[in-house]
Amino acid sequence: MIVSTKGRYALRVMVCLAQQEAGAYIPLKEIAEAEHISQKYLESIMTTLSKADFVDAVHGKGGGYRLNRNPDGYTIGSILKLTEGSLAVASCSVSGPAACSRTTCCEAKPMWDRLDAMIDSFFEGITLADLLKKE
Amino acid sequence: MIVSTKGRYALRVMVCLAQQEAGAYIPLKEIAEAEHISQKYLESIMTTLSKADFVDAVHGKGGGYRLNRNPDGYTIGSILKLTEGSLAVASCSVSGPAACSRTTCCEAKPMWDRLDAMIDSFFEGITLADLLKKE
DNA sequence: TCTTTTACCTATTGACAAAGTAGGTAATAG
DNA sequence: CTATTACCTACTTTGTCAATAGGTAAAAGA
Repeated sequence: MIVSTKGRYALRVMVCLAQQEAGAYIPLKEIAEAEHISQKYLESIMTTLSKADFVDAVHGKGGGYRLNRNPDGYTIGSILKLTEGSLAVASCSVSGPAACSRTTCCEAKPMWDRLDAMIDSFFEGITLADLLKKE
Repeated sequence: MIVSTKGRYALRVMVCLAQQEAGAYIPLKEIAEAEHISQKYLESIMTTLSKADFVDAVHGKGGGYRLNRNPDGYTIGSILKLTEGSLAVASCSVSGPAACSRTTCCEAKPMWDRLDAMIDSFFEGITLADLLKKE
């Protein structure tokens, strides 16, 4: 499983926002109910999206969240990378403490790298607008 | 992360066996040491490979494991599917209890399906022999 | 100014699977 | 008969994901 609930929720929320009246702010509560997502859990996701400037957020009555670009301004890759952290297929590809110790001599490494590149360009080649089109 | 330690270990073991003298039986202990994998953990993986008839296993002195086909007779996909169970990218694609409840109305479902198909054909298009070639 | 509505922040919990461990039994060769 | 090997069942540890709990800060409206 490369994409967890968090990433999939984020994607659904972005789709949901894209389907709203342009410019309108939608409160979190409303999104959570429409998408059947735990309100509290969704909070953390929305905060992530907001901090990365994927959405505008305003406090108080009449506030909520809204997209701040056209749907074709968001690639699926950008949304998933933000919420998932990484889309690496195998830890072989990761750097840092979780990195595999055998990267230099591993016969499979080039394969993992090729697949990672393939998946990346797959997700970067699709925008939110594309998702809305296909029913 | 789509591929866990188990699947990656299995792959490394298969590569390791492919590099041995043809027909020779290699004891688990030897494989574990060469690959720096926990002996006990590797046991469960080898049993899986053996039951699925990916390798021959003989008990007793002089026994161990060996491949029972040429390296080009194993696709990477077959090895990973065996040890990982599934290579689904998102639980959206899975059936059974873990299945997503919104498959029928989810805007992203076609995307997940396309990616799953892409990954599947990627792994099915590579054999163990291919991994040995590229250094 | 006060109250309501909203986003935002800092923990903590619970569930689950993955990774690894432990200690046995059965088969085979010498 | 013994050493060596695969095979089996169960347990423990670990870590992350998903969700929960209980607050604070900002904005709007009465």
